[in-house]
Amino acid sequence: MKPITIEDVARLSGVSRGTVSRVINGSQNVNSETRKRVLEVIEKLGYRPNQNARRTAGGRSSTIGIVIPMIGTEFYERLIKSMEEKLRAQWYAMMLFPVLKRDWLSKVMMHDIPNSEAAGMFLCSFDIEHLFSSFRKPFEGPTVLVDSYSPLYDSIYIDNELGGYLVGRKFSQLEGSTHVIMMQESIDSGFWPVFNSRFKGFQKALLESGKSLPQRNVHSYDFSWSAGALAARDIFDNDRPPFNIFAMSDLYAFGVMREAQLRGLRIGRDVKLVGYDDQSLARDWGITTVRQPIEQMGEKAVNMMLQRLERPGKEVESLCLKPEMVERESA
Amino acid sequence: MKPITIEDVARLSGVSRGTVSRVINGSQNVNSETRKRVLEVIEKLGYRPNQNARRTAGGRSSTIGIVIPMIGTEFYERLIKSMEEKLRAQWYAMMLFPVLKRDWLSKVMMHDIPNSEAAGMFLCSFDIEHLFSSFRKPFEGPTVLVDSYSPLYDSIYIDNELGGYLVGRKFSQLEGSTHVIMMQESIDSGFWPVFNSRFKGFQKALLESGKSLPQRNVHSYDFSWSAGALAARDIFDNDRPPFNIFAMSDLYAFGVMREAQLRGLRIGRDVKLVGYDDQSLARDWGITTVRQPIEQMGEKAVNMMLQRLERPGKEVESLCLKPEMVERESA
DNA sequence: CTGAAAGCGCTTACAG
DNA sequence: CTGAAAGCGCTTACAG
Repeated sequence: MKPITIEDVARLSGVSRGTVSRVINGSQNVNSETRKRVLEVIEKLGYRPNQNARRTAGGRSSTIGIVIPMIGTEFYERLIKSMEEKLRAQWYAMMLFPVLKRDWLSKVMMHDIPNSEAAGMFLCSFDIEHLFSSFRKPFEGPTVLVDSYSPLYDSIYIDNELGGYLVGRKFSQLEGSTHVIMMQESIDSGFWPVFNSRFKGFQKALLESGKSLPQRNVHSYDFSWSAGALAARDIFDNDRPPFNIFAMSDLYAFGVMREAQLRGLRIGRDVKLVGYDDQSLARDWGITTVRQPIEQMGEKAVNMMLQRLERPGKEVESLCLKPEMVERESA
Repeated sequence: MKPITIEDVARLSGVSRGTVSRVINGSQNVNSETRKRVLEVIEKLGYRPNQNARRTAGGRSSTIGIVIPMIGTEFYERLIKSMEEKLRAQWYAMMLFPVLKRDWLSKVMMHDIPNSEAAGMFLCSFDIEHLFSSFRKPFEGPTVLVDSYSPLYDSIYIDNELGGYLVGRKFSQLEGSTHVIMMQESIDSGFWPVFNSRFKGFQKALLESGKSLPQRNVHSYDFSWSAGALAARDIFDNDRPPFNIFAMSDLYAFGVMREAQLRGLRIGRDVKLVGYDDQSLARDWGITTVRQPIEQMGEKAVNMMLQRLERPGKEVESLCLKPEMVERESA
């Protein structure tokens, strides 16, 4: 009933605990005969080192934590997958801390993360400045910011302003009325404001070509498919074609598409539509969208972490990736 | 630079390490004056107990692990959210272990989970018998199976056969050709076979009313939206209306819907369509579907875990929840 | 290459 | 109510 300890292995192998420990930790200073014998006993007993004791005694953890604001979206699925791929190649284990409700943010930050004893931590899409002003710093070890930026940490993110700008440039050449569907973001939410950046770039491009966007053409909603349909309804009811709609997430774009179909409006003709993210649905539906190099971001994030783990004192680094527009039938 | 230890707190409070430990662990046997003083020092120093040492010394872990086969779907998002809700109410921390690639299953099982030192573990949608015959048992502590069943563990799941049966009964009254779109599931994949169960129930209902389903009307694909569209294309090309299609996931149903629209087929008339899961998209699109009590499953699963944590020796329990059909315009 | 020993930061009977 | 002490399972100089 009792768990098998290093002591048991030592006794049965006829060596000391120190030697067993060296075998476990892959030290070179072990006679290969001895190593073999110890390994056999470990196998026979089904011994597994107690990680807590190991870490307590000063050994290194080999799991990396990832904090993300949600699951259930293609963006994070792809991001996590690409990160895990590289992490596993380096023998790291991964654990995920999703913040599924806003109220739980403090619990994740003050309880889950400190308790995890991970070797390193990725914080994805969080606005670290606001976060760390409300919470005690949750993690002392190597930290890499993904999809957000701070001068105080290694960070990697995608240029959202550029993404919006690309769409804006395209839209400035189009006839008709221009509308934007985006998510309401509050400054102190603790999340990195991506929509606002996209909007900023978009508006910049419009201004450059002498156009402007009336406030009433900006539609702010929650983050859902239905919101896109709702916004579209509003637009179609109160303005006249041709419509140019920048749906700042493909999710919104799907809603717009659906609503347009119901009214017999032709996407790509009566309605020019551009989404954001290049989700698989956008590909299938022929939606013009902005592609973000998600996998690349994930891989480079892991690289940063590995380097930081190697040299904790090295200077902080940051990397900005570029999105690109993918032209399809919808615009 | 050095982390603050219980020793530091003890010294500054003028008590022994034992007393500090008692304060931390909420023991009643501490003078309230003493407690107050210790608490103040803890606060001032920003002391946080080292969880590894704590567990090494025999203290209880307060984090629960959840292993799931994927993220990025509404099903698991809802499931995890409902579980986390209850878990947090009991002061447990949660960590997630998604198995994003089939090849990683062994790493998660043999590395991540044993290393996690969680107090309990939920295994979601895994076929535990096949899993544990290929792997050494990954977790010794309290284990609860969610969305799958084994007589050896506490388990909670939803009756997929009944779900299929409900649809089958409906379809047996319909005119036209009947088709099924489902996912290919191999017996030894390690995942719980939900599609096969749904199919079994579906076929049973059909047989009861004297109908039968030709093998060529069963369309097996991977799990994606596009697969639904692909299957629909196949069906529309090689059979004639009216079509009755049981898409065994709403995801498939969306693909069918899209394909039907492209061809000018009217959903609900030329094409009777039933999905599975009652995702939010199904609601928005008026798709008849089978609703699974996901949140209920999550909550009850946590109840099981809490009870198991309380009384590790209690006898194994299992619970089967019932799905229901939600009738909308599509069928 | 290996053992004996000190140490990691905590918990928990035990004795008072 | 509290301290002194043994113990949790491991790691890692140190000495040989």
